[in-house]
Amino acid sequence: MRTDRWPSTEAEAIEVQQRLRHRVELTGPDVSAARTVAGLDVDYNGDRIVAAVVVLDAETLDVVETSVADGDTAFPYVPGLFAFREIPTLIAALDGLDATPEALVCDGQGLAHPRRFGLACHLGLLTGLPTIGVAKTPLGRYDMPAAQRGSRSPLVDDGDEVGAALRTRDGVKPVFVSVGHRTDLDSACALTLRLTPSYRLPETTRLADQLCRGESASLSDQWVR
DNA sequence: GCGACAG
DNA sequence: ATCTTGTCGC
Repeated sequence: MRTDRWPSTEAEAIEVQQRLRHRVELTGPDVSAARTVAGLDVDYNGDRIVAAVVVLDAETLDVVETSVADGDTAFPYVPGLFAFREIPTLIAALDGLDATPEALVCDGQGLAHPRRFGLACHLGLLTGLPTIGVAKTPLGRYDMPAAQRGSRSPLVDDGDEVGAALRTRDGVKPVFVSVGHRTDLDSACALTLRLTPSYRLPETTRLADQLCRGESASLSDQWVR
């Protein structure tokens, strides 16, 4: 998949978001019933990044396939334009898969974004796949949900409900779930709960994080000598 | 002017 | 994201 003609200025990047945001689809196949789900994450190494994709069997949570790719940091870090840093390398990692997963779980926001077009939305549009965003910190306001796993409360930004604060573990800080593309918030939360039998973050995200960290460390030679 | 700001 | 030890708890 091509990600050429990448924006080089903030103004261009914002234009891209404004142009694409209206193509996000808020309905689709029930993502919580997907048979295979992929998690994506990246590790930063100066001006280089390593991206990892881990595909799991959604029923057993066994690893089906993995892929890694490394590349340049494609854009400076600007809040709201975060996706432009990571997407080219994430796409390269996705291109390395043998089989296309039925849904993607992104490490960041989807609709919970100032222009309603976070990383998960962007990656959804570029791949055409159903995507959700599961972020560790919120973008928007929320009331703390009840302490029990499964409890949720609306994540609100500028008067819009853009996602949910969702407890994935009793008494542990919630995660922040939002729709990326071709799904709805209830399905996104249901999928997130399926992927969190043991930890706060989805297994997909945890395993992708481990994979790109390990790959990144071996590339930078830190453990030799 | 000051604080906030996904990763 | 990263700089950073030990400690408490399941």
